[in-house]
Amino acid sequence: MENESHDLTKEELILNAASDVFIEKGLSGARTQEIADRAGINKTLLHYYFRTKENIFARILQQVFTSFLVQIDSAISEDAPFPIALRAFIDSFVDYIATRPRVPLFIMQELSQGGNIVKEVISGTLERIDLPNKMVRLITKEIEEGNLEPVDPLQTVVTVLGACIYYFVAEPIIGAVVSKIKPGLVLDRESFVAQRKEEIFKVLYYGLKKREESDAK
Amino acid sequence: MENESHDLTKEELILNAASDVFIEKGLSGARTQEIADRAGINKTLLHYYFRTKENIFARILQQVFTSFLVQIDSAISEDAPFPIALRAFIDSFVDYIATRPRVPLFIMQELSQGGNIVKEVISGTLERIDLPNKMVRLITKEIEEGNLEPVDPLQTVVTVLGACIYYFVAEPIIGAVVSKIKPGLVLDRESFVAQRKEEIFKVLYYGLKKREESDAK
DNA sequence: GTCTATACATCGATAGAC
DNA sequence: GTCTATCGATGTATAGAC
Repeated sequence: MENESHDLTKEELILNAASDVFIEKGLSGARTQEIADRAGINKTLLHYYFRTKENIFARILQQVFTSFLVQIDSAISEDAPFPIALRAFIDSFVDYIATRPRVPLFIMQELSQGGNIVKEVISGTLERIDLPNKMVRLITKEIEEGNLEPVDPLQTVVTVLGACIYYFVAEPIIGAVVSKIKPGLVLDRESFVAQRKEEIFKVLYYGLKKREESDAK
Repeated sequence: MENESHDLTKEELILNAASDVFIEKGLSGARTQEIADRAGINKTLLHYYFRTKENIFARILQQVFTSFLVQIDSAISEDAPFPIALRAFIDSFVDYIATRPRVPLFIMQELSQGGNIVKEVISGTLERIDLPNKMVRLITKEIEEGNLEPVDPLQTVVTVLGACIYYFVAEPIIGAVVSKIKPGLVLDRESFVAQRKEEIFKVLYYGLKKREESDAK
């Protein structure tokens, strides 16, 4: 051990603090001084270990993006029957985001601005993770077996992910709107999230599953 | 007229340029110099007309957020039959976002960081616009008439908006992922968006509409 | 109203002692 | 490795001439 087990190395302290600050404020909004303060270290150490702010940012983005993709990937089981697999995915993915509600926004924000650092990190990460095929494969199989309407798998993936993610991204607006509709009512986050999983599953399941001839509009 | 009709006032030039820059880079990422350059004016004028960067930002956020809410509101017709109303809303809203793909991300980003400027603008805007009731009312009515499953209207609003918005927010990721799945294939944005409207409508319509007893899982 | 020049603050990064 | 002090760059804002 190069370090006492109950303690974190200074490097880890910095990375943890940096992760929080970058996710909250983005690359341009983050201040190295704030990272140092939250890590409880002197600002000089930050440059001693990582040389530049951009280096730290790249590490954080890389780590956050990877964990995000891995989570999506590992939440998909290709063996279970479709309703079970869909429900498992929604539950697992929503729970993940619920504990890190700013992560999707952070990733998308930095990606949409797309500096050079970001582009390198993204393409490097996608190089190592084979995310999308798994989900597309699952949907394609279900269509072939006649369980789903003949939808475009890519469109469906977008719909599923969007339904899970959007609430958390828009939470500040939704909270403001709700307290406007019913003044005094504060949204109980936990029960709303539980209800959210139900709603997403039902809408998607019945919206996607194969309809009989007589059923179609 | 205090100005030639074919020309914009300097104030308008500044606001237009500021809108572009803020939407692209956010409050902390935007530079007054870049705003001045894009407006084709001297940076001093920017302070002459608006005094501070924050003042301009507040104006822009206010204007963008208002236009966003108004668009959602005016895309809802409470008279038409539900499928027609739903389809009209999706078409209109998706088209709106397609021409301003960064707007949702911009609004959510600034909102989630929530400085004092932002909070004032948001609550002031919601004070003047009665957005949410209309959509909730429409859904509630349809449920009472037995056309929809007994869903929570607020959850449904979140699902509809999320399905429309998410693609554009995540476009950089989706683009990267697609070119990873099928190297060389570049997404044709226009046809993907057209297809997207179809997909959203079908999934939501069949996912929400009242099911017979024998139909339920 | 519009310009040039510059003040003033902040931030990332480094020098150098220990 | 860790600190204090400080540099140099950048960014917002203003002074003052025209």
